[in-house]
Amino acid sequence: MTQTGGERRSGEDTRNEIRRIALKLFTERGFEGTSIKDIADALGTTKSALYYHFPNKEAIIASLLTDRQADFEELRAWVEGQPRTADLLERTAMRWLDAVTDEKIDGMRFAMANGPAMKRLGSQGGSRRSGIDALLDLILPADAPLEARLHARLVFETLPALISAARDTDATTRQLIDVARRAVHALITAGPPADPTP
Amino acid sequence: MTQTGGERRSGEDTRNEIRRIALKLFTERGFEGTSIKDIADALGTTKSALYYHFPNKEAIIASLLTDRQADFEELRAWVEGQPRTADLLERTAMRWLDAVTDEKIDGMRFAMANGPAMKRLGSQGGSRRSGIDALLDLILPADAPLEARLHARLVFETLPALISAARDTDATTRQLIDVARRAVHALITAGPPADPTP
DNA sequence: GTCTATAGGTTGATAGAC
DNA sequence: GTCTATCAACCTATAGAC
Repeated sequence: MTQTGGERRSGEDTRNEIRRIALKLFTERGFEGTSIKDIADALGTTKSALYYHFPNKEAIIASLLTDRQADFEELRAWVEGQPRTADLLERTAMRWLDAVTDEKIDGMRFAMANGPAMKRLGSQGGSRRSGIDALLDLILPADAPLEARLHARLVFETLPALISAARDTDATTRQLIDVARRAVHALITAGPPADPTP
Repeated sequence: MTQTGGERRSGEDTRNEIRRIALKLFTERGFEGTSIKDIADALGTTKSALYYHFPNKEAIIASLLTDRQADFEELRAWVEGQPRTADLLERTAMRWLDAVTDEKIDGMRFAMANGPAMKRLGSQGGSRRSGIDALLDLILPADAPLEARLHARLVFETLPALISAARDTDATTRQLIDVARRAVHALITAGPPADPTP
């Protein structure tokens, strides 16, 4: 980055403007409910300008999706370097909450509003395991019962669930995180249901 | 119901078949990602047949939405007749979990996959408060801090979050409910973050 | 890099025969 | 109640001028 600094314009900038507006519209109306023309109009330009920066409509949402995958990848790398103590799930979840920013919350909102599109794009990307699964493979023992796995996944669904719960509310990011931290701690302390051992 | 029993056919039946298939497709591909033709093809009929039973595409999803609202309405009526003890939130949440069926889970999946469409239809329906809000108005004191309200909403987001967490898993409804019950109990026992009292 | 113009297909919805 | 035929509107995407 910062390649011969100066005053470069309109190259990478326009691309990011498109991404910014697309993120907003895809979140509000969904991917299928947003046309290329909608994005172009909101940006004050034409459809053809968009097709210069992206080969097609799917490439725009795929570009957005990549950002989110990178966040999980970073967390996974951190977990890999951690000692396997009993509180690893809680430490990981808390680190995840500590790293939350407004942008990441926007990314979660986008993902929540586009379940069908995310699934379609995710499954076409080969057979590698999705973000949370890769994480839990490191945290949970390989023979963990399904209830324990569901419980651990639920921990990482807490913030998305809270974002959904905060809809039409003037809750601040700080408040969301506070409630999430307490909820995550409570969930992990309680633990999964006892193994039925059938 | 059971009006002159007999062998009535194709009247209400076809309408429910349409609704059944639409629920499935809207869940998988989203409302905007599903065309009238898609539904007609899956049903083995034509678009025009659908337009005999529903005036337009929105009426189909609106009909699905009404079912879900009825579930919340029933729960709200129950809460209204309950004594205002301190454990009302937990009793309400547990009753809600007890009433869960596979059909209701399908309904939740549908709602989760169609956030944008649900919001659009919900807001056009006048100014009455949405399902969970009407419930919390009865359970929480009127001057409850935002954190407490978020916490209470989160309790009712537990099962949807768990359904999302169980994606691509062979978890049974029984297992989902078990994990949800324990999580809900843990959340309510911990309570919301302490009031900052600023 | 951005524009106009347009191709080529799909969509929601209607008319009218049976 | 269901069909065929049809429509206008909209969609993604491309071609080519500037």
